[in-house]
Amino acid sequence: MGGLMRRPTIMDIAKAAGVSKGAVSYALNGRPGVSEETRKRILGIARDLGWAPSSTARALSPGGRVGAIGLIIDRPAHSLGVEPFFMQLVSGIEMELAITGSDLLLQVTEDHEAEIGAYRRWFAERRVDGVIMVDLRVDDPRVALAEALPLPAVVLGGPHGAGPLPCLYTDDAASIREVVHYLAALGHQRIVRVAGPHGFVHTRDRTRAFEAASAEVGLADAVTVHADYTGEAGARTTRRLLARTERPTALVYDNDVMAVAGLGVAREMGVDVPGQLSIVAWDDSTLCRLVHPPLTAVARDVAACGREAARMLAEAIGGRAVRSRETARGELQPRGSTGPLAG
Amino acid sequence: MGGLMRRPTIMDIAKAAGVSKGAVSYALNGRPGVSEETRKRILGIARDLGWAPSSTARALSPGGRVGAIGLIIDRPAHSLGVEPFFMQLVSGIEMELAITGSDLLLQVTEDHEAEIGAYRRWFAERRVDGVIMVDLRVDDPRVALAEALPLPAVVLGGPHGAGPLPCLYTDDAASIREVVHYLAALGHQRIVRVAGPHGFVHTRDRTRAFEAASAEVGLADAVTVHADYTGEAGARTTRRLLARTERPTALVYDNDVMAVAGLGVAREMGVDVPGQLSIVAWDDSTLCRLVHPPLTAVARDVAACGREAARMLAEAIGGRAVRSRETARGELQPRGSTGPLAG
DNA sequence: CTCAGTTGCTGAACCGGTTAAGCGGCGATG
DNA sequence: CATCGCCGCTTAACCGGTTCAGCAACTGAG
Repeated sequence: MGGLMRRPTIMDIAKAAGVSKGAVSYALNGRPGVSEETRKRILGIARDLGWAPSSTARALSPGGRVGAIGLIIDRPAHSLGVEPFFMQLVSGIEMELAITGSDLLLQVTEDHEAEIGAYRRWFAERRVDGVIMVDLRVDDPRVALAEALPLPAVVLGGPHGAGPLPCLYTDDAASIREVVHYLAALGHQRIVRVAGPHGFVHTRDRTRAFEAASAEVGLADAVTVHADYTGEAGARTTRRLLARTERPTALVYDNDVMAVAGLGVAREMGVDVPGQLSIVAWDDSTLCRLVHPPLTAVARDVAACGREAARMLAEAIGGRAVRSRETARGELQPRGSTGPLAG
Repeated sequence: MGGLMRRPTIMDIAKAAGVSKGAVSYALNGRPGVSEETRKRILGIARDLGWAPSSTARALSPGGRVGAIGLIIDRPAHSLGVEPFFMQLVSGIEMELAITGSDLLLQVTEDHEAEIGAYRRWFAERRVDGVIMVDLRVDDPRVALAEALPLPAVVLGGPHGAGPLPCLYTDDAASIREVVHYLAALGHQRIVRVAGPHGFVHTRDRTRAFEAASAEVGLADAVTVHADYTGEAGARTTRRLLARTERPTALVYDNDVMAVAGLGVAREMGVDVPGQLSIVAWDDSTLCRLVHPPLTAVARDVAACGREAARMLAEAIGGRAVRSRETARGELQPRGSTGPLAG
């Protein structure tokens, strides 16, 4: 007990139990090949010794898993700080991983190329068993990459553009429709959507749905302007929109950070929310409830999405064919930032 | 080229080069034992084959490193979503890891016991070479644990309570002092600090510094109330404070999330900021600039802290003795949320 | 009583690297 | 000319697991 003990190995257990290495392995993995009595004895010794399998040794065997999955977030570092989405996602993923004792490798990259390179490295170095991909882009090269390596992958997004990869998608169109109908019912005629960058599949999908829904309720033109999810861009864009002579009476933002920034700008410019301007955020978070007035938002359970994606990935890693699934759709949470025009 | 290629190993390289496994290993690791000519040839073949070392195999060798470090965040999942601090920290850590090609294992736990268990598992399973510990507590059991396992660790915080572990600490006392003097100079007499939970070392350190600084400028009692870093708690606490008959004229929050929530409450209760109430946030983030008025904050470069901590950990893993270091201290960023009382 | 099948274990190969030890050939040295 | 030492490489062991083939002992059927 005095000095530093070497980490116990199955060989130590084997010696203590007076059996061979192989027998210990069978016993510990619940496989046939040892008597029930011997198994119990071996398990007892393993517990006493505080043994845990070396993940590296286990992974080395043919067909061995490393017991880790990867997630890469490719957003400018400064924008990322505030976005609650990813942390919620990570929490959800880890709930699932905790069950199997797997781990999450997280990487934050500055550009798309670095992200691709990171997947390549992870595969080549055998760092992960699979990955969850977020922020699917139009003609996303990651889809082909995952197939080519091959690296088990689940896409959070789609289903358009996910190709053969299993994906977990959300029917954003339905939510957009709900938002537009809601705002129209409040009497809004000039609704502008402040979206994320062009490249993302979900941006494009939402834009199309926004146009369709606007047509349904008889709005002349459904204008979508693009920003980059950062508070700065959200503020700048909002400032420009509110400076127009015919300024919009409702703004729909593609994330919570831009919506909060927009609210700040409205306040700064003396535009009353919701009296003169209604604001809707996408992806609810405590951030939306922190500000005053609290923001009406399209809420979905991001952690649950992460959990489900992790579950699907585990299946894919297990070699089973995984079917794409739809998540519960985002639901409109009306709060203080939306209402009819005052006066 | 047709079918699925097996991942190339050094054995494949050895065959192609007509040398032994060992020679290839020497060549790839830049060690003596092969001629410069042979080395070049081997490196060329390795590149052509797209070879990368299997991290699991490499880690298995005696003295081998797994090439990964761990970070555990022990905060309630819902609070965590919004807190920009951790994401900035992660970005910083990864800047450093990118240099050596190491990876980050991130875990989010619900309680302190789970965190301890995760370190144990990581060590036993040989998942990480070392860890960065945040949110140091008074009499933190993690300090003894890291020594006992032994698991290389760097503490972000301290230096009190970090014991023998190297730590990267910030002189919060100086910043607190700056804040108190600044507010006193603006004429504030009733300053209340909305702090994090009792258990944290930095909470205690700041409380002491707050009391000392208040005495310096002749404030009767320096009141600190405790919350849990969440927006909800920040809002609740602020509501209670502003409802007092002799309500505070300045509030200093221990994180940005509570400060933003506090601003929302002030607005909701019709208390003008900064006319009737000044607000100071700790740990600046874009969140503070998003709201209106933008929050005066104590800013420090969190990403740089993460980077430095990762650097220190790399040294510790390398077996060198690491000296604790001090970071640049937080600097007060005066913005719109602070000023003299109006009227 | 024989023979096949099962049970419970052992021994050894294997995964993909690292590294100590050994060894032939060469140039420099005495 | 013999010897020493170094260079450049090979061989083999090792890390800590998994897994297959083999084998002795026992069981049950014919």
